[in-house]
Amino acid sequence: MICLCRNQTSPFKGGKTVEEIGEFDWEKQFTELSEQCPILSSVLIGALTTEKSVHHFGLASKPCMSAKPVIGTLVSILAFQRKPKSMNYFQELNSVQMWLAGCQREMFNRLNHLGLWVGIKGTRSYLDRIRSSYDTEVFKWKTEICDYLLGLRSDSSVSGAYTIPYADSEATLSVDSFPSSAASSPQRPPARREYFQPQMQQPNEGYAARDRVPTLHLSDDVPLPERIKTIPLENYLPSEMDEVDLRFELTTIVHRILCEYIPILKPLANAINWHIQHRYSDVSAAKSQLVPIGVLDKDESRVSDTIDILEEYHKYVPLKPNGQPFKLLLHADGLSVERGNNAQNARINGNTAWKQLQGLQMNIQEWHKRCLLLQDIFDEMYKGSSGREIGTLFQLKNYFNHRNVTSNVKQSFNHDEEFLEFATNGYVVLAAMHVLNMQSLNDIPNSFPNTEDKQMHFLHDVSGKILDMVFLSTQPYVKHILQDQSNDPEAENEICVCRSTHQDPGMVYCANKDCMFGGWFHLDCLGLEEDDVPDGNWWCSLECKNYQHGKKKRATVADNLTDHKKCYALRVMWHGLNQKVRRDALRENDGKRIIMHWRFDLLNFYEHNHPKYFHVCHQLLSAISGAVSPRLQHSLTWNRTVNPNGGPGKNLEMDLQMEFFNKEYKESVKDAAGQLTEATIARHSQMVGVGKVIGSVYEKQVASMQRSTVQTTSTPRRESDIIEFVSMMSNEEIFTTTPGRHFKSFPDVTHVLFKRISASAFRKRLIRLRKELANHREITIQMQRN
DNA sequence: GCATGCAAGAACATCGGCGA
DNA sequence: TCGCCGATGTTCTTGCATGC
Repeated sequence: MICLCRNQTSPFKGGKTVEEIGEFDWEKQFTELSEQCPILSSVLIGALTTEKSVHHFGLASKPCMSAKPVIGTLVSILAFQRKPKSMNYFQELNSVQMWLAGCQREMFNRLNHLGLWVGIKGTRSYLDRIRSSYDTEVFKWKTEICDYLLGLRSDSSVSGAYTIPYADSEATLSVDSFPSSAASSPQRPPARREYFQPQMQQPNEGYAARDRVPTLHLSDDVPLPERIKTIPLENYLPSEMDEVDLRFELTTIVHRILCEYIPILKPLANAINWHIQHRYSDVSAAKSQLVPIGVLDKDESRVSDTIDILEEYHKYVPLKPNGQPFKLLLHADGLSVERGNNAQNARINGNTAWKQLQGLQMNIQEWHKRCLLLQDIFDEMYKGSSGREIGTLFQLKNYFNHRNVTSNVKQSFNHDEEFLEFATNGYVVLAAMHVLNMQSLNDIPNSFPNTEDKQMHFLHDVSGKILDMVFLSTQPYVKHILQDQSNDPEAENEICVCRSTHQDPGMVYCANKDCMFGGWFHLDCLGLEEDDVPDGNWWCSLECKNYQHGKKKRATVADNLTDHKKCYALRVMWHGLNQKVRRDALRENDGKRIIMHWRFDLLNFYEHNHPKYFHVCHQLLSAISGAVSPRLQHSLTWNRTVNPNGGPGKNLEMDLQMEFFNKEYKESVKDAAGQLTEATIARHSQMVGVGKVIGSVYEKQVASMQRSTVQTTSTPRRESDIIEFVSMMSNEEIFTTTPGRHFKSFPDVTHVLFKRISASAFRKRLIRLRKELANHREITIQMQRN
């Protein structure tokens, strides 16, 4: 035993790094024991096995279980008792598991006395030692790319770069400058800890994700500003072909709904398309490598702090052989992209690309966008006053008891999305019953064919008819925008109280579209901060506000002939189906479709006054159309999601994955009971990634556990609710046109695409933003030349 | 045998949750 | 809103293991 404890390279010795933990093996421990302490080894084997079991199963304490882990554990405890400071490998591993599980201090001390764990202090210092390697993996990727660029590696393993999504972790914990301890007592600094005070500031969290779609083979040449100026306007708008594709996607979604809920069509479920294939379907099903890179104590609303964040992330940017940065994508939400751009603008005077913070290309993420679009839908279709009107979203919410659905989508995104999906499914089924003249779900339509081929045709036919009812084409608007050749007299471009034509990212829009100042205002001119601008409508003056309110529309002849209830149902279906196709494209990581949806959404952002999203969407579409290098274009299209667990159709938006990491971190940091110091925050955030590695090693190699491969699904079954929905709505005959009827809460809802898009203003804005982008590129290049 | 470093224990400041 | 309770992190002290 003494020899065992003296051995410097003993597998029982503690203080191992994460890599060494990965090599944990009971076999080594057992061999060491057999060599150093043969008698003890024989005694333990004799105690734990029977002659019969050894004969039949080798060294087994039970038929399917080796005795080696048990022997290893016993010897670890013995060695720990003899030399607690060095022979504590097993105890340290146990302690980390218990720390990750949130055990209390007292528990650490008790089990430390029993020789099972190290104490809380030992655990903490061990954690601090291993967490120092939290981003080693990212640096490994960086080195691989540098080597590849230098031509030192040519193997296919280095095919893609990596991406850094980040987000502010919204509210709960916060950071501020530390209280100054020196000021309070010059003699002896009081034993004052550096706690973070609750402020409105938000720390930022990020992770690195290895790209799955290869991009390194593509050119990394940055296009010239002239190239940006000549990007055709068509590239920003949905084309006729896009509309055909969208209709195909919507048809596929309708097929799925009908086969799920209409009994006679259920046998066709195997024949329809559940995964729309694309050129990278195989790669997209692969599991992503994700490395959380901790929390930064920065306040994003300050430009200087945003610069610090970008500088911090620049340490992960690989170096090209010519000394230039190898640009990586930095994914963030709309506001953060703007702030990132502002930070880069603030550094535009730098004489190298590094000083200009050009190593990171800001990019807008998907989940926040879906939140925004869903919020618009809820703003339009979900009103508390409609609780008694059968068929409205609020009534359906109450009737089917979707308690967690709220009008604030950010707070209850999953519930809201699931609820809209439910309402959409219900209306699609109703529409199908209307088309097929079915009285109940179990009816068999008159013309239902016998063979599967013909049944598929039948399904296509029904879906086509449903889509004819609901589909809205953007082409009239697009053509109008593209054909608008009116010359732009300078006066028409004047905006804001300063009457200039200059636009900058910090602007606010007056909700009165007839505003005499042109609608747009510089925040600087108004003396406002970004935070002062409300989420909903904003008016520049009382006159504008009253103008908006006072303008009551009189009922027209057209209103009296419109069936507003049917329009409401069609609108819910249209919005719901569109949300579904967007999610489906993301789940499949179908970059082409995702970008196509952005083109449709640019019009939505304009319609709903989201200037920031309009700007970043424009930036994304410009990049895809040639404002960035071909490598980044490809990466922006195809590396927009991550697949945390692997499997087809299981991709997640990068920012949604960020929310999961964020949640994990918040739950972990809760164990600190509010005692948040810099070290504590770093420990908890960095252990999110490292802890997972150690956890899986512990599970597999230490505890010899086999994880169940059966995966549970969290999607609730809504079949009975749909049946209920259909029977409730059957008396309403919602899809039979009845002129003049309407919901009181939605008196004038019509199923048209856009009400407020002014073709010339839209066009002008596109051209202006494109010009600004080109100018910005030109200045960047000039500064580097100087 | 001694110097050094580390871990455990004790004491204290502080925080969040809960109930009055 | 306030006080209590139970929890944590930090600092200081003590004692032990380790290495020379």
